Amino acid sequence: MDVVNIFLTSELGESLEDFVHDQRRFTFDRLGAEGPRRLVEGPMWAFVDWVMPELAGLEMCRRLRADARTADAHVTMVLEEDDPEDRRRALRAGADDYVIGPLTRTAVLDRVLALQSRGVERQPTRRFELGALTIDMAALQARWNEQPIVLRPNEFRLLRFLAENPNRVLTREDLINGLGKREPPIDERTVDVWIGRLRRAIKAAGGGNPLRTVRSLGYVFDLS
Amino acid sequence: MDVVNIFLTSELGESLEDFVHDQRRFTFDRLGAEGPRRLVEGPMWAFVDWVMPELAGLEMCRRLRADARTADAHVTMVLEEDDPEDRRRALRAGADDYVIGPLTRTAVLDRVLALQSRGVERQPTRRFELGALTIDMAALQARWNEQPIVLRPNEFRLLRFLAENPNRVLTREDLINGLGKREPPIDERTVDVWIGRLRRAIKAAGGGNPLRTVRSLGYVFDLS
DNA sequence: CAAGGGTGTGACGCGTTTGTGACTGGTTTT
DNA sequence: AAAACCAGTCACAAACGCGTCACACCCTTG
Repeated sequence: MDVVNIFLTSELGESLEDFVHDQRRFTFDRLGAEGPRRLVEGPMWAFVDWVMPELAGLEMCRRLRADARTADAHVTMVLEEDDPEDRRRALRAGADDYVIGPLTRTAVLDRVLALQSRGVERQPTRRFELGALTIDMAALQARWNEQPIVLRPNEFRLLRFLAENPNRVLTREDLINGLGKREPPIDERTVDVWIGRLRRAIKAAGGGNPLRTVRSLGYVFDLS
Repeated sequence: MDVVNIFLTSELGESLEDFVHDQRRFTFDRLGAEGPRRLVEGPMWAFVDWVMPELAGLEMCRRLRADARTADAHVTMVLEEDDPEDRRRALRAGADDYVIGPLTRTAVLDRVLALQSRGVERQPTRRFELGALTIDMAALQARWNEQPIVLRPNEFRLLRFLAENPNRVLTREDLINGLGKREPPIDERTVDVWIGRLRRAIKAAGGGNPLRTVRSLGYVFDLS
């Protein structure tokens, strides 16, 4: 079994060393402006805090990608607040996925172990986590508390777009455009059917209803 | 290409003018207690320091939002320390995002350029705060001290319009027009019912009564 | 080519929203 | 003091918006 090397920009490392029983499978290293302090082999996972002096989170992201030692690392951006623009910026800066913080010990290990057990390769995995909902862009799969949600392609795209803009009312037009539908012009009422199907799928996976209807306007993905 | 107008509360402006090569694309202005010194057109970006000599950053934030000249500006709050509570306060006061300071030239340009590349998505004020009342234009939700106010579409539009013109008597005609009702002509007495319903909704959320009746004239949103 | 699942659409029914007239209680004017 | 005026509230009917269903048309797969 490979050793997984975990880099963190916060103090969580020490706390994790106490927490994890089988330390041989992990190494922890504090991530500073100069990059990792140790040179390591094997899979690497970096958790980068968004909130650092001078927006260093994004900069750190770019450096990790540029640094040959860490170019292959799986980079998770830790956002403290949920801002769609920040999320986009994080991904553009080279992050593979992100979590809406605060980062907890279990959150870290959950993700690392989940990825490990699935035997995922190095390919960049885009993953969002919003409350109980997880969206895995690589596997094209969504989960509610680890419970898979069976979605048809269009429903997945819809969920993804909604989740990318949480707490924001999206009109039916927004959604049609957001899914890249243009020809032929889609009837706005069709969106209602999409939403209905998506809701049913989420409920079938034991999930709640994060999709709130805003009468006469559109729909919101409700975070929290 | 649009010109981006950048307001700063610190001395960074002069330093930036040296730094930026293509100055035609930017204007810089020092932001004082009285607001911007120049009246400008086009996208505006304000960087507000948390700690200011004359008045608190939060207050400045609110003034920018209340001032018609700068209501649409994208406001970035510059925090000296990373305090979650401060961050929340900044957003509540109308800031669109924040940076953990000290503010550097690259930080400023990073963000502004990111905004530009974002394209047309720029939307007017996302959120504003008046006393205990918060109106989130993105989520289309109103709160009284964090307590959500459940509003019907028309009530939300009404509250929004009233809150956009605080301390100003609005006639029933103003309100009808302000909500974009035209066909069929609305009976002015109907406004009374709207107000009544809105008041009840606010009260149901534990709120006070910011809507004052001005006999024989109309209604005012009382900012206190 | 047949079978099967995914997707858009029109139609139906239900619950919610909303404008209005009427009534009431209070205030100003005559 | 009476009359006129004005705003708050209620009940109700009509309009509206949404959820849902069945069906037809894909487009893929065997």
